[in-house]
Amino acid sequence: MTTVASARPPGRPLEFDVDQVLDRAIEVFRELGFEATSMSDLERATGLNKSSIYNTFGSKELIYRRSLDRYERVRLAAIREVLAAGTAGLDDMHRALDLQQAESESEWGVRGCLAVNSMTELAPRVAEVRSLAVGFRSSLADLIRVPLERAAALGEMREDQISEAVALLVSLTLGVGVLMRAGASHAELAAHFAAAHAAVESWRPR
Amino acid sequence: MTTVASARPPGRPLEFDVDQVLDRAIEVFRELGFEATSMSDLERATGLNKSSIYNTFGSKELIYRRSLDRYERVRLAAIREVLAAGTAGLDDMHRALDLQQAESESEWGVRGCLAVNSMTELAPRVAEVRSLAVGFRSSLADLIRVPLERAAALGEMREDQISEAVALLVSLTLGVGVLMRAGASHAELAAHFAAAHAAVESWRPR
DNA sequence: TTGGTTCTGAAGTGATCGGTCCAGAACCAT
DNA sequence: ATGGTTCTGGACCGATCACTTCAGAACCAA
Repeated sequence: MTTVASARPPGRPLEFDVDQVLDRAIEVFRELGFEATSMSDLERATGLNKSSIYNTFGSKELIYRRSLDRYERVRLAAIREVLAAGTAGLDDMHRALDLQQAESESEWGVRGCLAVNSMTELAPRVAEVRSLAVGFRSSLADLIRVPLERAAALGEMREDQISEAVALLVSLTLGVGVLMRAGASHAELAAHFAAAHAAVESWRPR
Repeated sequence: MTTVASARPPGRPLEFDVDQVLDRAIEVFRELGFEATSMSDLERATGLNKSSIYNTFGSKELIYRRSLDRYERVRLAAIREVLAAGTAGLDDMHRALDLQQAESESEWGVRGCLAVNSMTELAPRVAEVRSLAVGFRSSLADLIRVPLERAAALGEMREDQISEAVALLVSLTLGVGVLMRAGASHAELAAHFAAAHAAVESWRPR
C-alpha cells in the first residue's frame, strides 16, 4: 500500500483542468439550481463532452456535489481572509458586512449563494448534500466567532453575547442569500445590512 | 358587461373543491419544489386526473403559482392573527417567535416555507413568481411593523429603531426557512430563536 | 326530453431527460 | 514500435417529462 494519491495513471491524460470545469459548473448550478440544469447545459458550460463528464464525475448528482464542495471551500477561504485574519473586533465585523453587501449588489449577486440554494432545493432529499450544508453553516459560524471573541477580549462586547451574535449573523447571511435571488432591490438589501450593522453596534457596552 | 364573477357556467360541474386540491398541491411543492414535482406526483397527491388538472389550471407553472398564492395568503392571515391582532408591544413579538419556533420544530417544519423555497428556486427565472415573492416579503414586513409601532407608542423601543428591527426580523424569518430544510437540529434552531429574542430585548431602553 | 356546454378518464404525443456503449485517439512504460 | 491503459466523440438507450386529444359522461336551460 505504498500508492501515492497523486500518482499519474497510465493511459491518455485528461484534456481539461478539473477545478476549471467545476468553476463553470458552479456558475450554471448557481443560476439554474440542480433540477433545472440539464447535462446538455453542463456540456455547453464546461465545453466538455457528456462522456468526459461521466468519465470524470460519474453522475449529475456527483458533479453537483463536487461543485458544491468546491464552492463552499473557496467561499469559506474568502470569508476567513476577511474575518479570521483581521486584528480588530467589531470593526472587522462591519467591514465584512460591507464586503458582503458589495458582493450581493454586484452582477453576480443575483445568482445568490450556491450553498443557500442547495439547502432549500437538494439538502432535504440528499443526505450528502445535507451534510455539506450542515458543515458549511458550522464552518461559517466558527469564522464569525473569531472577530467576536476578539471584540469580547477588547471589551467591545460581553462574552455571554457571542453565541447569540453568531447565530444572528448566520441567520442574516442565509436571509440575504434568499433575498438576492428573489428580486430584492438594492434599497431592500441595504435595509437588511443596515439592520445588521445596528445589531453589531447594539452589542457595545454603554 | 354585466357578468358576475361567480356566475355558474352551464355544463358539467367540477367534481372537486379547488382550494382543497391546492392544499394538496402545496404539500407536494413544499416537499419537492417545482422542478422535482412531476404531473404524476400531482395526480397522486390531489387524486385528480391529469386532464382535470390541465382543464382547471392550465399548466404545471400555473398550478404552482396558484398554490404559492394560496399558501402566502393563508400564511399571512395566520401571522396577522398573531401579530396585528395583539394588544401588547414587544411581548407580542416574543409570542410570535415562540409560535414560529414551535411550528419549525413540528413534523411539518422540515418541509420549510413554500414562499422561501420559491424565492431560491423559481423566482429568479419566472417574473410572476418573483412578484409573489416581493409581495410576500412586503406584506410580512407590514405585519411585523404593527406590534413594533405599538411597542414604540408604549415606550418599549425608539421610533427610529423600527425599520431596522423589521428588516432584521424579516431576514431572520427567511433564514429560519432555510435552516428548516437543511438538517438543522432543534438545538440549532433554538439558538437562532434565542438570538431573535435577545435582539428584541436589546431594543428596550435602559 | 333535447341541445348546448363542460368535465373526466384513458390513450397517446413528441421532446428531452440522465445515462450507456464503443470505436478510435492519445498517452506511458517497455 | 508495441501493448496496456485511459480518454473523447457521437450514436444510442429506455424512461419520463409536460402536455394533448377525444369519446363519453354529467350537468343546465328550455
